[in-house]
Amino acid sequence: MSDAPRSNFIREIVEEHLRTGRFGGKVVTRFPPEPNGYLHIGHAKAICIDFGLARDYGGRCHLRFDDTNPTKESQEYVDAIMNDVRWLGFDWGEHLHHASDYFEQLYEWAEQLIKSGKAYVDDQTVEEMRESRGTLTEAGRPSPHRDRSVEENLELFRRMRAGEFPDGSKTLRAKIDMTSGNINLRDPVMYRIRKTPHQRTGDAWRIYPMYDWAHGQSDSIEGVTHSICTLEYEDHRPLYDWYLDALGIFHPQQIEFARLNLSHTVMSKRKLLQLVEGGFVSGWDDPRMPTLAGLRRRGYTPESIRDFCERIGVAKADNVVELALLEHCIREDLNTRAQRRMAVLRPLKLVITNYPEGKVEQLDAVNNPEDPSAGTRKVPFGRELWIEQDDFKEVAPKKYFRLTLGAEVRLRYGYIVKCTDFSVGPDGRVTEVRCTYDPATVGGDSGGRTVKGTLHWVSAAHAVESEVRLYETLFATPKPDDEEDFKAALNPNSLSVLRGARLEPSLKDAAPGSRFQFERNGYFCVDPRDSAPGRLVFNRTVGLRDTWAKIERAG
RNA sequence: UGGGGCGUGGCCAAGUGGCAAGGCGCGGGACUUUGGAUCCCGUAUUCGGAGGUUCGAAUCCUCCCGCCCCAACCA
Repeated sequence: MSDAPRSNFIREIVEEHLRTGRFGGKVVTRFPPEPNGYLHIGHAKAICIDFGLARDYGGRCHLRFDDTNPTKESQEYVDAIMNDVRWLGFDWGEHLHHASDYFEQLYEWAEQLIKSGKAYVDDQTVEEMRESRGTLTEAGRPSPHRDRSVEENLELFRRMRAGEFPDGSKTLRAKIDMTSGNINLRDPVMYRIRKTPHQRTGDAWRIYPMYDWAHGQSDSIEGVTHSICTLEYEDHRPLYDWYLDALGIFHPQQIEFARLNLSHTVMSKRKLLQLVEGGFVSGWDDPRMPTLAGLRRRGYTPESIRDFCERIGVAKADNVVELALLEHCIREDLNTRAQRRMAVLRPLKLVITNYPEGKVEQLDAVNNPEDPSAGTRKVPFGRELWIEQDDFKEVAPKKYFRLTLGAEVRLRYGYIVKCTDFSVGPDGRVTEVRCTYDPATVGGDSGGRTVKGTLHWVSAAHAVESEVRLYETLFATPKPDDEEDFKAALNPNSLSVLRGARLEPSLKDAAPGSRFQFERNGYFCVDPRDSAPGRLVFNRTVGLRDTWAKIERAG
């Protein structure tokens, strides 16, 4: 794993502030999710930046829910988000906040702006407002209600709060500049009427603040010094600054960075929601999803995700990080931590014809060659074994080191066997392979000869059956966002379910969520949702690097 | 054609006037009872392009090209 956090342009800005004393030497950040969906790995990048800044500069980071739109938000999402942030390894301490905590203060400040002539109540419909806002190249025109008196605005705004007007009939707008090239400054809406109960404030409010009006002021109230957000908010910074200046309150610094895009997946909550609601995946925690819940269920560790976030860097250029980097991070982490086991995914019977019937040996197997302290375990060996279908071929391709008629291979921790015969079923598929073993080669010792292939195996008499789920990328193309309809790029082979896998008996009571390396097959995790005692289900987190596959592909 | 950003190898990304870090990937080799891991070696005469300033430019200036974001009572 990488060492100390690398510097980046945000850290340079913070360090400069620390040097000049801009915020009195303090660093306060916040992670501000809207509870309208699950967190994904793009959020993990933001979380690592926000909490990492606080950690490394002796500050603190708040978790603040941006809950200003009750029509899209829910408690389920709030709970999931808190769970995911904690799982990733971060702690907001006492600082769990909600924009809704500040609704009353925000309301008071809105009246203050009305009184100073900087906000007014507008009666225009959505369509009228859109029409008068102008376009990218044409200036907007003032609303006919832009010059109402302070008294009238105040009275109307109080009646909006009191619920006297129907949804959508009025808004409170900041009076800024309808001709600005920055459309955010063309009298942005501050409040809209929504007679929708809020998950935290119930029916206390009929008007709800817009993001721009709530966000900066919430930062200010909390004493946030550095408000880190993504690039699309760059145009909002002048408005962020305008509100704070108009109110004359503590003024944090907003800094924007480029959001993470990952190849072969989508990252927008809108699209992820479509996948969930359309039944294209089994839920927000489907192991194919880029959500933290999905990655966790897939077997990813929080450490590997943090390492990934560290390696991708922080900059302002649009980017699409290759999935291969994420996979590298989890392999590297699990290589040193996951215990090794033998599991045969697609079983083929192997019979050792000169091995005594009924004999069982308990062989010693190393739990983790990367970690001697992980010790060893016993694995039963017998006359009939399961091996991988791919490990036998009637006609061996070039450089194929596995079993074929007359060839010798080593059975991991066992003996060297030589293929003498095999049977083929009516469909032409190999149904059984027969070998003889050399009793002098216990423990896999090659006894001086050159044996290039080593196969994993499971004793047929002791095998535990399991379901194993293998995954490919959710999308068949690297950039599904570039597609007309991103769903058309979905990979039909993203999930394969193998029902007859055979595991070595030590796996029988594997705990939900526990991770192993199935030798030569990859890293696997006991599915925390679908696995049950007596009915094991494993998810493949990621395969091992496979140089044989490359050789095959090259032909 | 308004405003705001961004362009360094296949993908990220350092670099802040002194002669192109690093990671992933890819290719080759060593080693190996996981075709895993580990270890070596290689992989941008060039920084979107063209001019200019300078002894010297990815870094400064000018012009041009390309890409992204903004016209929700979403965040």
